[in-house]
Amino acid sequence: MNFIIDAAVKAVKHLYQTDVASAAIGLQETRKEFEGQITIVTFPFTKFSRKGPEQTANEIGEFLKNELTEVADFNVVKGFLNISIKDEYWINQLYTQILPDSFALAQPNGKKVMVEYSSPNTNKPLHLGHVRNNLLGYSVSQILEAAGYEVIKANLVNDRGIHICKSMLAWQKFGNGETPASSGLKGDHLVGKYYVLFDKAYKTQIEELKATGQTEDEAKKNAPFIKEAQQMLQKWEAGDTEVIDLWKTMNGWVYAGFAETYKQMGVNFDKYYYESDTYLLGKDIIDEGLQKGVFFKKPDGSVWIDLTADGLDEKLVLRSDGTSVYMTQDMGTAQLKYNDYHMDKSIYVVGNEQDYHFKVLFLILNKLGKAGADGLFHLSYGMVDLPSGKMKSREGTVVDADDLMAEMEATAKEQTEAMGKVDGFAEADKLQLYHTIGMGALKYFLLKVDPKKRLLFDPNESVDFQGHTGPFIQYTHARIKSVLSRADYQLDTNIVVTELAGVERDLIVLLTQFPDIIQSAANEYSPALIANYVYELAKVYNKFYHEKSILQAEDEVLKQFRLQLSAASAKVISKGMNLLGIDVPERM
RNA sequence: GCACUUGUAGCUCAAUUGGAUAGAGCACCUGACUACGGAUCAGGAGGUUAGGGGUUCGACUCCCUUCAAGUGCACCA
Repeated sequence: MNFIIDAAVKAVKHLYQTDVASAAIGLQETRKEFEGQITIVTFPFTKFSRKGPEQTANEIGEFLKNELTEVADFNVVKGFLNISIKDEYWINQLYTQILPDSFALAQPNGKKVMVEYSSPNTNKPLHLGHVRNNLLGYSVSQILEAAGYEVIKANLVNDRGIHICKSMLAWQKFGNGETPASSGLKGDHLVGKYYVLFDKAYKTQIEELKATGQTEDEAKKNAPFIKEAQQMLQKWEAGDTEVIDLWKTMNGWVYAGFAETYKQMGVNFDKYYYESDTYLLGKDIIDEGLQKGVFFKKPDGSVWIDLTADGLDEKLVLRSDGTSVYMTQDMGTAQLKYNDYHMDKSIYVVGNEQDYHFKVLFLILNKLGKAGADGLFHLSYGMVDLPSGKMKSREGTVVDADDLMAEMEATAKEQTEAMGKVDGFAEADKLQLYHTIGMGALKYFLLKVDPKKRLLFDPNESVDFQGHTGPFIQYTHARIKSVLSRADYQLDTNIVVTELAGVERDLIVLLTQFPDIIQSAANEYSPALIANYVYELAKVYNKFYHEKSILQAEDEVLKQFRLQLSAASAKVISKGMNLLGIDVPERM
């Protein structure tokens, strides 16, 4: 729609002798209740025209109608200038822009972006919160790629620390040599089981100590299990072979389990970082910061940064004993990532409880003048809540990722069979379909919500398959495919109709917006924009489908036109859903 | 206590970033032709945008304030 903007700029210049920036032209979609497709808000120009908004709008409208052959007519309602573009223009858009394979395929912009997401701990299986993280990270990666970026999907695995030692210790004490092979338990679940066992035993010990007169705090520190876990961590850091071997073995089980979960979820990574490799990094940056005067040292030897001028606090960046804290590591890891890829942007998909941490981290890297510091972004998302409140692993109220996905497939199977839609499907195709639909419902449910908002999930009330849902959109796609195959559809960009019905025009207008939607979704890192767009598209298509007969169109030319329009819709629906990491079936 | 985030129909979410009469889905009610797939479509009902003040042609959106919820404020990660 740039040609409208350019012409509007020209209109203001010509009529009122004023230069306005093209960004100042507020183009918007014309609301349904009015005539036209494009609307210009003319209030801002009244100060140049020194006339009322209606008259200003009329003058600009008149100018545009004379200036642009594409403009068929215009009308003015209050200060709103509604422009009708000729059907010829929209039809031409369908054939020359939307139908070709190049549609919505951004030119590479020469920029690199890293998206770090998932970043699990290796002491327990993934839960619903991780699912949101993974889906967001993957989808944002797809969107950025579609917007022209070269994307590196990174996973920073938290594979060391006291929590890992807890699982290891409990396994040593209670495991009796249990392995995934011996018990048939998925590796991450097996390790998670011992993490829970540790916690139980630890709590028992705390109670025992309290019975002997110790305070809660004392008991927590003195319980034998926590001491043993801490000793184990020290041994790990010292490179003790027995501990390292156990650590490797148990992490191996977890990785096998994660691989399965990731596969089900349909996400993947280009690069893995392991905290066991990176946890000592960052100390050289401390020296650098001290030299540059960004950091300062306290008498006890600890190193800090003073961010009070930025409205934040003083923040510790190195302990008095010279060891790293979380911040130290993250500075080092940021540097490592940059050295590896020299990316222009670096996105961290991490929950909003770490907002403050990333605010500080990015500020520090900026103050140090680090390359790439401008491109840092924390994609902060809200927690997933259950009706009972927050998920708590110790209280057993977590929704397990594997269980959840299995349930979604089961529900998809139930619904599909109840409708009797898979008679004649091969068994393998059925399974594939249940997976596609179940995951489609789940992914869409989680992605349609603005990332930064917290999300309510009720496990008892199964995710809907009707209305504003993934399956609704998948269904629309399958339905289009069904019509196309009945008609033996072939791509043909030479069919000419001259006039559009209302729904047909609405549909094309919507289709032309797809590239812009991708760009805004990329700029805002928001899959929700794509999700809501694709839904709108599916809805308008269904309206079209009901109002207009395709196979029984009035004549052959019209039939072919509607087939092309249907094919274009199916393509955009499919591409849009793929940006969310959702597959669309040919039949369902 | 301080900081950040959120608050929109009974429920779950939108609102083109300051624009028109705040829109969808679920649930509820009514309807859809021996027609291309009824996981669909058309219609009804449902709102003091948490409350109050301000900024201006115009506010769900920006500012102030009160209230409610969440998160963070470790020499943990």
